[in-house]
Amino acid sequence: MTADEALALVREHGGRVTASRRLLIDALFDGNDHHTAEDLASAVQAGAPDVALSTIYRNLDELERLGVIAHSHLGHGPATYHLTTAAHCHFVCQECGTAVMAPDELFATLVTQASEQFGFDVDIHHFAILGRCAACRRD
Amino acid sequence: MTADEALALVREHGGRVTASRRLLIDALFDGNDHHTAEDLASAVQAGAPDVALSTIYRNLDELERLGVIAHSHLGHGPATYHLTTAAHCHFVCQECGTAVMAPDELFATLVTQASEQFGFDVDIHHFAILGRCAACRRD
DNA sequence: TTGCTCGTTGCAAGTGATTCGCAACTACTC
DNA sequence: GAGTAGTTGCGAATCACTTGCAACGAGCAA
Repeated sequence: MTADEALALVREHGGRVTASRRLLIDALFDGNDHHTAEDLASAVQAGAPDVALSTIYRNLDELERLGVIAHSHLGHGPATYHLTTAAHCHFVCQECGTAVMAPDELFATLVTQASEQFGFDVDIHHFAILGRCAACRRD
Repeated sequence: MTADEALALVREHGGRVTASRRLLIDALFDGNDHHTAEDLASAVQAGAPDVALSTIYRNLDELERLGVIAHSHLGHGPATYHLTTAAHCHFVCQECGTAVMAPDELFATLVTQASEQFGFDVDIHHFAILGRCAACRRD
């Protein structure tokens, strides 16, 4: 999906294309894929200084409802938002805080077994796996 | 571990056995194993109405440092505290919020592969697996 | 039993992340 | 250009904690 397609989707659902929404979507599509609301606010405010944080949150909600983005809770800090097309799970180190991407395949067994044994449909993208990264383990 | 052993451990580390600490430990050992700070505060306050919430948090911190308890973040809400001897992972339903216990074995493959491929030491008890439970999937 | 020391506590204020109410604003449709 | 309804900014509120500080009291020694 591209930024324009996301905007088209917003419009399809009765939403309007406003400056702040366009800037927010641009920020979300900018390459990096772990954005906190605060980061996104800075990016948006670079183009439109008066956009309020509450507008960012409202637009993030809206985009999440439309399925364009999803948010995850990486450890204790603020939530991070990312495009659903770039969804992936994370390993987050509890000591240094770095997030490492984890390939979906790692979770295949877990997903199947959870479904077979508990009827539970795991959403592997909506949370982080905590632990200690290789670097911190060496210390 | 029993409540008395936990108190002994506190004392061994230079800590003191106070009424609020005793009540908190009793509450943690009371059978149920997912307590929020708020729940624990109510339980403690049933025996000593003047105990402040900050005392609860400080004591929870202390007990966590001593390894008696651990806390996890189940989805969006407040953290839940549980005895380390009762540690287990959870499946939390994003629709109805129920937490199902997940046996550690389910994570065996994930833990081994994460360690082999990324040198990442997964702590499976410190977070929840989100998704949809059997009941909500049927609707 | 009393005194002393230092861990602990209650209270109140602070913080970080997010949410809400509301009146003003504006994108889109007609 | 006018009207409708989705959006926005602002400030205040909320939720889950966290912190500063002076008073309190557990445990040890005498």
